[in-house]
Amino acid sequence: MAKEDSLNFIEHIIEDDLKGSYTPASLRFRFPPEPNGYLHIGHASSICLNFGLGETYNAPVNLRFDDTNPAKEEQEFVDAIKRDISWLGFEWAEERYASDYFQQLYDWAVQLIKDDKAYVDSQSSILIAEQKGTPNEPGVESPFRNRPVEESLALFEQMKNGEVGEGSHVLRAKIDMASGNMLMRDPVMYRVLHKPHHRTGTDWKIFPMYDWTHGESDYIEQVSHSLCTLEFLPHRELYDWFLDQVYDPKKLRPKQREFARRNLSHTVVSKRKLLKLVEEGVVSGWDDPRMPTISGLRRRGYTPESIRNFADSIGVGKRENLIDVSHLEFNVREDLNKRAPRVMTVLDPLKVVITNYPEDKEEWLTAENNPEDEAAGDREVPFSREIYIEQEDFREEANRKFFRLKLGKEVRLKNAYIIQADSVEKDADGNVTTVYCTYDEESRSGSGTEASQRKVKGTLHWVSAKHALPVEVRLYDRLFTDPAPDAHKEKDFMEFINPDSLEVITAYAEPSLADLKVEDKVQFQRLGYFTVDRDSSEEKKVFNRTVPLRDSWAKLDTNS
RNA sequence: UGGCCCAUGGUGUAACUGGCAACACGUCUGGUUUUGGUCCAGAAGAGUCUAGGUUCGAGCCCUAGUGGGCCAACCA
Repeated sequence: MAKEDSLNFIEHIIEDDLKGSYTPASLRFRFPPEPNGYLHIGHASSICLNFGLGETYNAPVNLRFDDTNPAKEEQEFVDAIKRDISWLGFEWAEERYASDYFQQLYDWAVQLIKDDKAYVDSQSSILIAEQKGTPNEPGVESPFRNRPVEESLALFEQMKNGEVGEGSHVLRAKIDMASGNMLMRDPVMYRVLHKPHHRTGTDWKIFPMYDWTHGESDYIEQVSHSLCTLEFLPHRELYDWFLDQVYDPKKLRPKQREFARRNLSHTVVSKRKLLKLVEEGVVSGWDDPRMPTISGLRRRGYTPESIRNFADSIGVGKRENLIDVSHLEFNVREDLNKRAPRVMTVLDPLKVVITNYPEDKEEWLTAENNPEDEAAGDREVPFSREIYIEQEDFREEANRKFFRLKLGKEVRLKNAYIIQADSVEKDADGNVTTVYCTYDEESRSGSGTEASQRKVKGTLHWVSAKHALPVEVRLYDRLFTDPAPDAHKEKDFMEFINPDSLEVITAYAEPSLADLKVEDKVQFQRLGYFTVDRDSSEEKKVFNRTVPLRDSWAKLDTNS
């Protein structure tokens, strides 16, 4: 039984079926990717839908590769897809391949020919397309439509044996050339392809089409609910027709149901467009942290939990949608807030000299790793006379809303002392190069003194200059400036590429970051969540910014 | 010159057989805070595309219209 609070429409269908002839034990789902590319955030929604249903109903979910087109499919993609699903944290009941069913599909097809439900058409694809008609006009029947069963049988045999060339013949279902549904106008079931298949090699020279394969595969696996996106809705009639030809009433009859694909704003997901971004060097590869692929999101620092929570929270419906990326970003922040240790890193350094702090002194101060998680413990960070703070955390003068360092005023250095800015040094262009401050020796965090309890408006993160660890930081922003880059009729999606989607800088980090490993996640305090990229080396760590922290000051500052 | 699907705050979803339109994100207040983060408290924001109909009562049912989407690959 599903959770009783607000079911989505798919769950309503299942609940209704459960009141009818379906038993909980008869429920079975599947996720059916074609291994012709990498999985993206849209697939993640479908994965979470199907596997999520499996979890709520305690039903098996198969992973079935829809590998009926050897021209496009590769083992590499099979491996990548399995890796991504596992990373998301799902376990499939059985790993299946449509190609496992080629023999069964062939046998059924032969039966269809014998039953006069299918025939070999020997026309060109162009001719067949022309005869198909249009949505407004009926099609015309092929001259081969009524060729003798024996002839079709013989020809189909030759096709199978590779005795005929590609494109010379196809097997078509004999349905209705005048149907209002274009898909019912004698759809092609098989074509000849002399290409090696990543699993069946050269065993097969004919390959079944999607429609003939999908429903029958669901039937073979006894999938109860075959969920797909809305563009397959017109296929349902054909799905059912093909099922009728082989259906044994003693067995479970799968049903196809459709849901709206969920679209994420400021990105594209079509394989062709993603490929173009890779090929034209807009991004570094399929797992570039700006890509909407699962592998890209992973490298960006997204956690499986955040993606699953996102998918669950946006629900599923039947209307066209465009989900703002802020929903996705909320989910990573929510997850990372609980688990990411806090550290201090200065991205845009400004030197601060504490004039009354002894030249040769250094202290290791205690810092809390995560205020959201006491079990995360403490660490030590070094403090000394010269430190770095962010350029934007200092202004010579500013209004009362600026809770940061300004001349003559005090701020708290996180985990350390209260300092006051006294004077500045500037370069020839008038830019501040150094800020001279004095510190209150009694104000050290955690020292228990009266001064350490003193409330100061404003706390800055900082890094000791002498101990600073230089790291490379990659600041990512959305790849497109438009919410729906591929929804414009006049303009190409490439015109909306955000020129500032990546900024690479060298930053100064506290020394503890040297111990982090690839994919470790941290919060750079007051800045955002970052993860260690695999490009990191012994000499230099590389960090990807997953997402900045919410920043109500940025809004205030730009509005005033 | 068709067939089918869809229409609820800015966004995404809810509202069981008709019964005071709810939740999350986002936005705005205020409080807490050694992160302008988190957390806490609160607010604004839709009367459910339009017009009819059925009904004591319609976001839910019916009809028409409007708007959006899908359908003419030997792709999936």
